[in-house]
Amino acid sequence: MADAGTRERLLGAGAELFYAKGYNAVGVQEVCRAASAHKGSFYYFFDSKEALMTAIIAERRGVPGIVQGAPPPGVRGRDLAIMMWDAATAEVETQHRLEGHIKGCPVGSVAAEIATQSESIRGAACGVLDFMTETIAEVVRRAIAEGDLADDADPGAIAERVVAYIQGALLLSKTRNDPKVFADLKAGYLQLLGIESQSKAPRSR
Amino acid sequence: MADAGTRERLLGAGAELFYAKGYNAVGVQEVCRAASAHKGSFYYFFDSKEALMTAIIAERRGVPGIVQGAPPPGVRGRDLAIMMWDAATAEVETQHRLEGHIKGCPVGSVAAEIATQSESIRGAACGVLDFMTETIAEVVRRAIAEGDLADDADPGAIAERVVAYIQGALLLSKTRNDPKVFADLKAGYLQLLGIESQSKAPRSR
DNA sequence: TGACGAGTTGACCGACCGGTCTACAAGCCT
DNA sequence: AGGCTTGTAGACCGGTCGGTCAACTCGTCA
Repeated sequence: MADAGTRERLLGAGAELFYAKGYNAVGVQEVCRAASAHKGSFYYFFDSKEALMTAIIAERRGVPGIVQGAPPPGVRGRDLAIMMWDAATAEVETQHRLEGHIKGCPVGSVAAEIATQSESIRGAACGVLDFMTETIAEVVRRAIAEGDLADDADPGAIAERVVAYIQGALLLSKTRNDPKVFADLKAGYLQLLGIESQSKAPRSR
Repeated sequence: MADAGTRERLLGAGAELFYAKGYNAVGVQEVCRAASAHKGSFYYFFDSKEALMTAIIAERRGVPGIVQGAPPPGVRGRDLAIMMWDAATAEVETQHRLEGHIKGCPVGSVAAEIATQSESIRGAACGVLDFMTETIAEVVRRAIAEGDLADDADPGAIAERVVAYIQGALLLSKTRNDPKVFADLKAGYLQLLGIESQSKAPRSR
């Protein structure tokens, strides 16, 4: 990030700071300092602080830990779903160990703070939620095609429930500041997906 | 609230404003104006803005729409659970109709914003989450005793999952600003509770 | 060479931030 | 009456807020 363009440095520094402290708790000055930029440059690239936050969310590629890019081919749908939760668990544990806090979802936390205050940020957050839902729906479709889920399951509806559950689980573990909270919620995730835990249905793999 | 004591007016005005706009977006001055109080009085009753927010959460009785006070006697557990979701749905719809926005959970939204920034507010939010979890666990226990749920179900674990799901569902409907999002997530709530929807299992009632 | 656009620099704006402080008013006890 | 507690009133503090602005540097192209 050191020799990246000023605009990219501002996006990166903003993403980190807003994620760590929230939108209103971080000032434009602070973002500039972290990005080694000056206020004039900030307002050369962005119309406002709100525009920066909107761009950060809109230009986001995936959600760290749970959804990054398209699901890799060659992996069974149900295994992929399990790997996604475990990756998020690892991310939560790492944050807690290194920073002492669990920061939750970078999009969800900001959305909770300002969805009622900024239409443009709220809209950008919706886009990321749509992306998460579609990614999980794709995984569900794969699991149906592979016979791991009943073929009358509704991938869109299931994915929406799962996204809600993930957001809630991240919020709970953030509030309790305990990685164990997130890990213990895995069973509900599998239940919503319709994937039985291995102890109950030890078939496959 | 008009002739309530100053402290109570500050608590009430703070609760409303923080719920509507978030913690950092509301200033002490604004709370005072809304409460018809002066800054001197504010700092006579509260050590800081943070102390006000902590008191607002800690002194909260229940969560509007989903959990208010102990569950009433004489109502079947599974019916109670359904009533709770429907009450929350009604609250979400009312907010959207009257204010144009869905504000989510008053505790969850604040927790998402500042759980990493204030230990005292985070702690108070934990208390409310504990209360929600315990209330739902009680409902689950009642449903087990009434034979609507398998008696090997774990009320505590189920309740924790359900609380996560409720928080996530509120966050999603807030972000999408659409009451239908919340209503459509009911099936996942029933699934996590282990209560089949009526169309699939038309027994009882 | 000189004009031009892209981007940088940092002083500056008024408003507001959370918080402090002194003065004072009213009720109650002795 | 005098003193004490409880609470009110609002000016004031340094600092920061989001945002503006004119001056400047520098590479490019004619």
